[in-house]
Amino acid sequence: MATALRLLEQLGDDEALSLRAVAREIGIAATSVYLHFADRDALVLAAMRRSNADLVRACDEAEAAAGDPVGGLRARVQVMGAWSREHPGLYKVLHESGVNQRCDVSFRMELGKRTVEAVQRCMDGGLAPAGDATAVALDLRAAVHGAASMRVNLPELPWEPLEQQIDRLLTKLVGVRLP
Amino acid sequence: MATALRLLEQLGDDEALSLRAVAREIGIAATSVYLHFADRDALVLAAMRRSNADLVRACDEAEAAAGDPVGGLRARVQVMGAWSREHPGLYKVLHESGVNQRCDVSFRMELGKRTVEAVQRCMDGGLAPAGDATAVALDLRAAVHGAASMRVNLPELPWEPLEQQIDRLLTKLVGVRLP
DNA sequence: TGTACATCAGTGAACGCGCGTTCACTGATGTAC
DNA sequence: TGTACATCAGTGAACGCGCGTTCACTGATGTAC
Repeated sequence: MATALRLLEQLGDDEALSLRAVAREIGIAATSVYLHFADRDALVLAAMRRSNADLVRACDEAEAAAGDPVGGLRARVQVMGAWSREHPGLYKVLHESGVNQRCDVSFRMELGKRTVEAVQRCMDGGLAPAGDATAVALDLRAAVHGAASMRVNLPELPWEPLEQQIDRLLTKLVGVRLP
Repeated sequence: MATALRLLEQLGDDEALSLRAVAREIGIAATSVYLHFADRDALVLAAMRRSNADLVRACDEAEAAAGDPVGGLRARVQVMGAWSREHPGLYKVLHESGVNQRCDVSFRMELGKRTVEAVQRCMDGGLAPAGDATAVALDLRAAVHGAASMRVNLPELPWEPLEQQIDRLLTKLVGVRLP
């Protein structure tokens, strides 16, 4: 499992992960993988679930650690950005891989839901212009994902620091004031 | 070439395109592909260049057809969105495939450059708040790409119409007024 | 006009490779009497 | 305590597959004399 995550991170593409490579890396027979997973897709899906759960937890913790709604939303979104920088391969697998079409990835909706809630809290607290929190959160998610995706896919280009761009997007799209 | 484009569109992943599949589809021997392309990567890269050139031209034409700078910017960005909807597979190959890391894809920067110029024209005409056109265009590109990417990768979700979201992003990120 | 030769797009067999998955198996550990 | 048996994680050989690429070839078309 840990090995699968490491290989997926290196490969950045679920199709490229071979069950045999995982077994080889661990030092067990290829067939032994079947003791724990039904087939290759099950292994990949389990790895994605784990990645996603880790990311969701990291976002929640960061938001909880911040004092106010704006700081919380900002922390949440910045953690997503940082995660994409630290795990570009897993980011690609989670957001861009073909498994999304083939399998049920409904567990991925959790993160989006919590972003809407965080935006709603800012609006409720009068810290952001009232509006459709769902639409605003969607814009924010799209923009942050796009910014992260461009950096992940063309890492050698001289990009502006992601944190800086995310802060600007928070200001423009949500209308919050950052310290 | 046309066949390669069609298969890439279907597959949505450059790694999945096999030279043999292209040949099989056309009805020629696999080895005949080598008469036109040095190897598999050359074929994929040629297809990407063609796709990108088509997209750039479509954007330019749409911008030219609009009368004013704001309409031009909007047309340009909306064409990008429409293209991602019409060619989701090619969109993925162009923006998210592993070729971006392995090969020179500098031809892709053209589109970004022209977006900056379109934003600059809006600012110069007093139709958008003056500012750093490069940063504004980057935000816009990131947001539009993110919005398109989410739809391409999770097509079965009940998304808001892309045109609508793009218009909102134009308003919020560039500060233009749409009719 | 006829003949010999050059060119060159396209072919089919063959190579070695890594893959997912199956199958009957081994061999250590636990358990019932 | 000793013996027979059950359990079960893990194994290694084998299957058929599609792949990229190589190689010597074919056979039609063009060209020089």
